[in-house]
Amino acid sequence: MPKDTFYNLAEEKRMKIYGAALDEFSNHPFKQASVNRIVKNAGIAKGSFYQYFKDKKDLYKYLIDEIYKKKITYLTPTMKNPFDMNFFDLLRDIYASGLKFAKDNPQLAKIGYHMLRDSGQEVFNEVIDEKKGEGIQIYKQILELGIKRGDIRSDINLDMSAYFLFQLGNSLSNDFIEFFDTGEEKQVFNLVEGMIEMLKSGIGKK
Amino acid sequence: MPKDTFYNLAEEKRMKIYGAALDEFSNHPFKQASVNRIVKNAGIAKGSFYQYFKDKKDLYKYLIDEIYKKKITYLTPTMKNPFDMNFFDLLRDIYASGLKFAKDNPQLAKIGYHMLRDSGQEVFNEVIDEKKGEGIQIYKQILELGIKRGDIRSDINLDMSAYFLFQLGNSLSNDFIEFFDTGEEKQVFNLVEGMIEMLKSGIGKK
Amino acid sequence: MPKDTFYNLAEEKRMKIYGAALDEFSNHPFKQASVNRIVKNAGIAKGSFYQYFKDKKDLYKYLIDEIYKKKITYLTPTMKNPFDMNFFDLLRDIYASGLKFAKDNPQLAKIGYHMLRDSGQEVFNEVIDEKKGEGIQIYKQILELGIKRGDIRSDINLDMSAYFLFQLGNSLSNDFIEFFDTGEEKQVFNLVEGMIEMLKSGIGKK
Amino acid sequence: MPKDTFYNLAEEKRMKIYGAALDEFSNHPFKQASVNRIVKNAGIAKGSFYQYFKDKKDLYKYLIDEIYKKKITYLTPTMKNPFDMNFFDLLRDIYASGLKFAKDNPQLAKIGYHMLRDSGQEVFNEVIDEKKGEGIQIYKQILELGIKRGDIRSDINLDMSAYFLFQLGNSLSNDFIEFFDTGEEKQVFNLVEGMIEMLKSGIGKK
DNA sequence: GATGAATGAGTGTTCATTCAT
DNA sequence: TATGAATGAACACTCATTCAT
Repeated sequence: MPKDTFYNLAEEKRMKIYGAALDEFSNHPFKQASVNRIVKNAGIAKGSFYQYFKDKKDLYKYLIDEIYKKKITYLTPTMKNPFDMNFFDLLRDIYASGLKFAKDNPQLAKIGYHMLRDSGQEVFNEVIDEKKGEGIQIYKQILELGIKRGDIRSDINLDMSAYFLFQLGNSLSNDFIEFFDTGEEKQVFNLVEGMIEMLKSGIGKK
Repeated sequence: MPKDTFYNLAEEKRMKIYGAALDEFSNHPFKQASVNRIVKNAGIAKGSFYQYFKDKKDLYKYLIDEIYKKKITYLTPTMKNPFDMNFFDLLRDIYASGLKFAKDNPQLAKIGYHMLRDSGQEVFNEVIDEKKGEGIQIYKQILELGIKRGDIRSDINLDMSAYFLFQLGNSLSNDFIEFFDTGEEKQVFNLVEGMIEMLKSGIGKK
Repeated sequence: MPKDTFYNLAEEKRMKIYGAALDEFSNHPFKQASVNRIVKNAGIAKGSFYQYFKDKKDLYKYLIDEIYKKKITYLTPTMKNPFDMNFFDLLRDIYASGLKFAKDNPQLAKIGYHMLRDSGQEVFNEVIDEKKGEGIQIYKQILELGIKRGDIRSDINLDMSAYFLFQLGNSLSNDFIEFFDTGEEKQVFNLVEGMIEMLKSGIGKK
Repeated sequence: MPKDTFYNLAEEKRMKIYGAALDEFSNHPFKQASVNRIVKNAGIAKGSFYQYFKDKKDLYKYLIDEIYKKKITYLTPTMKNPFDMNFFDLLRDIYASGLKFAKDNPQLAKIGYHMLRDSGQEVFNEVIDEKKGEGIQIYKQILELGIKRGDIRSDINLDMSAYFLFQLGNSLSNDFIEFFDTGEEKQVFNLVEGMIEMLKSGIGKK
């Protein structure tokens, strides 16, 4: 929730700030991220920063939201008609989307990575836990859908399964991203494939 | 590697410092952990801290080592005769051990959690990456063992699989720890059970 | 190389800081000089200091540069046409200029004094040794000029002679400064006179 | 003036402490010299240090005294019958002795070097200025002797000349020591020779 | 006589935020 | 609206010295 002053900024300037912020928060967890560095790299005055954003957290929330929105665009195609698809196909698509997102937007992905790790730390749950909760919620919904469709067993622990799928997805996007650089990208997608197969036999209805 | 002065301290005082350190590092990643807070909570003078430890990192390494040693004690029973056991049984035991460790030593587990997330960050790889590497290595070894025993398919990507099992184990210990508090402990162990089953059908030899 | 923020300061404030810095560095070698004392004496906040200067060394370099620049102004009149003058007259002028500089700017001179002594000490050669080297170089050049002009013998060890003249000049400015306070100023200039005469018979061409 | 406890120490231990102290004070001016490092390198307990010496300054005074005593041994042969020698021969011997001392005892010489530079600094005049004064006094005495003998003009400023000779001698020992390492040792002695000749024509009686 | 644990003021530096212009 | 100077608390770490054992 930046102030209007931020949105009224010239496109170019706004993007410069945005870029500097991405740079900073993708390389540092929230607490370590430095407003000083951001304003320096953005080429704006210190005071200006606080005219655009209430404080560091305000900017951070904004970025998280942007990540969220962008990530959604990767998901929507497959999520459009979730009821048409087999649960496991849907899940595969979601994971693949996450991987693709991380590959296309490594900085945003890194921020997400830091975000999840910052979660649970004293100061800072508000923003994070909300997003984290939403993420888990999505998995819960498609799990319920899957049960209704008869794709998966109905005796699973919904909360824990949702949490598990959420963590698994994040781990895929965040932890395996380094395998992309080593050219083993295809293998990561194979891993997803394997995972889905495993899940199918694990929670899938026989 | 604290200095002798630390080990020579009266049991009570040493434990007070140890406790304050656990408190700090279990609630903050390394960079954010504050020596100031530690000494305040431990009730010792600032200068004293530096008579016990070379620096912040020294204390940290010490804690990591303690974690490592303690965690090993949870593992050793099952690792004693790794060749006698089916790979999946072994893996189940390892994961269960990790969970038990996390349950018994939530603070240590949390430090381990932060540690893994600090990995890859600029300043601080030395200690961490070594431990992380060792962890992954262990999984690689038991995977190789499993292949030799004929428990698992021989066409898997060893590195990535080891990495995956490592991450999975950590995720179980760290991320699912919160389910312990809500009394759903048994379900977490069930989750492990389910995971093993899934893996069996995923990478197990038919 | 202070930051712009420093130069933008109100004259009065800037001079207060400048004065406090002079005070500190003229009474302490670099390592012992205390930023704390400077800010206290300048009446500014600790944080402000670091808005004006990158760090302690930055301020120091600035002072050294100021000294250098100011000292040059004392020298230039005589150095304008160095080829027109007899070597010994030139040298006398240089030494006299140095003395006059030290008399007019005792604090700056003291800083220079400390600087030369800090030279060769572990941490800090960059700035100092550069200036020191330049100083020696100048003497070397005028020595060469003197030889060309036929004022001095050509069989002298250039490097050592330059070094000697450099040290001699510094000693005059720094060590004899205390005689100024006791009103024996004229005698110091006499000393220079005597020195020149001695040198003439020492390295002058018969 | 170390305490008796120091002198009662076993030769070997005492020398170990002495050596560590030399090491420290030859590499750092007084303020920067670290008692911590000394006790560590000497292999003694922190508390022991303060049982041997009242404080850091106490040890320092002791070292200065030792330097002084040792330096005297280099001088005495030539100073035995000062009245038998021409002033300039005496001076040459004194300077040569100083150089030899510096060459044989580079650490001690370095401490002397630091000492002279520390002189004039707030905290610390007591010890230093005393020794410095004594040094100058010696030159004054031989100057007076030289006048009586008729070797030098009687109209010179005694104080300033003594000071000058003192500084010159120190400069030779301290500043030109680096030329020793580069094998230009002989040239330094030549420099002394040249200096004496110059002085002769400067203050010598025609 | 020897020890080494304890101390607290000191070091330089970074920080997010405020506010007058 | 934009600026950037001002701030003081926080940071990790070092120090010479004391003192109980």
